[in-house]
Amino acid sequence: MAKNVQLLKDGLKNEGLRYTSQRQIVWDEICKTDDHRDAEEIYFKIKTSGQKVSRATVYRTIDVLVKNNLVRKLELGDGRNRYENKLDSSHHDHIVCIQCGRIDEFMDENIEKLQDEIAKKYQFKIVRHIHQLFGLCRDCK
Amino acid sequence: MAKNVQLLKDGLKNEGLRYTSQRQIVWDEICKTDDHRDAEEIYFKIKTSGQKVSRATVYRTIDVLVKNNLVRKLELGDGRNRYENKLDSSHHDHIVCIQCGRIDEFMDENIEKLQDEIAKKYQFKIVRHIHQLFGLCRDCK
DNA sequence: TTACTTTTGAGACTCAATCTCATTAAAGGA
DNA sequence: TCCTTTAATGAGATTGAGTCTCAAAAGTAA
Repeated sequence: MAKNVQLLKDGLKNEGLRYTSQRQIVWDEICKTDDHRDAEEIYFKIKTSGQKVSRATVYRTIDVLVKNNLVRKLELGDGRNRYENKLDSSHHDHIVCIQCGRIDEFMDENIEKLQDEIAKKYQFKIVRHIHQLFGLCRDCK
Repeated sequence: MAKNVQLLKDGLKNEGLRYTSQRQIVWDEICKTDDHRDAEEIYFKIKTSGQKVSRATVYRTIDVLVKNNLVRKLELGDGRNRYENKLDSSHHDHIVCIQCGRIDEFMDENIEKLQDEIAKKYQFKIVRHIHQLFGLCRDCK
């Protein structure tokens, strides 16, 4: 856990931002699980644990963490962004069950390469991508 | 244009829904361009053309068209859904410029195949997917 | 410790989208 | 054509995720 404190402090310092207890609390909460949670879930988890961080600060801190590459933002297109910590996870995309909400992670080196080729063909400089498969998982189909 | 009337009537009939002038107006507007527009743009375009369709009906009609496979919903993760008609377009995904908003379309048979393999591996039955590349287009980089 | 600047919290606000419910209008008989 | 039934519409209220405001609180550097 000391590792997480240092990661956060370094990330903030790089951006010229201050280290605060609220930012630590939000970062700790996000590190606690490998789930894909939305901002409200994270906010309420902190709130019910008795710690005091305002909703605005939770949202603002998540943005800071995303910009500093400590957290990844997941846009599933349902109006709520999800977040996952990038503690020890390599790049991956998501396969989502539309019935039960289960989210698995996948990674395919070949798809990544093909994407690069497409970018070249269209003369785009890619900075990020979204690749999500939606369907029924083994338990729901 | 008569073709579009019939497409709409058939689609509605299949679902046991009624054919109305408002639904025709919305469908016509979406067919007018191959842009990727949001619901508000479509609503205002209809409004300023002097035709009377309420916002609620525009949103409701777009949903009907999406469900009946006449229109495709595009979720770019910025809080506004975009829509494009599926009049004569085959399947494709999107490559989006984060600077100027330009949206190009791409299609790669190999990526589609790899997706199918991933679905098999994770035992998912895929019903749809989102694949979007975000970056800077040739004019913005 | 001071002086300066950033961060925080509470609640107002935004904006896309949805909902409510009284009114209007299709569609299928008779 | 005229009913009758049921779905669709419109106006405006509501929702919900997320953002903004601004006074107060708390880092930071000297």
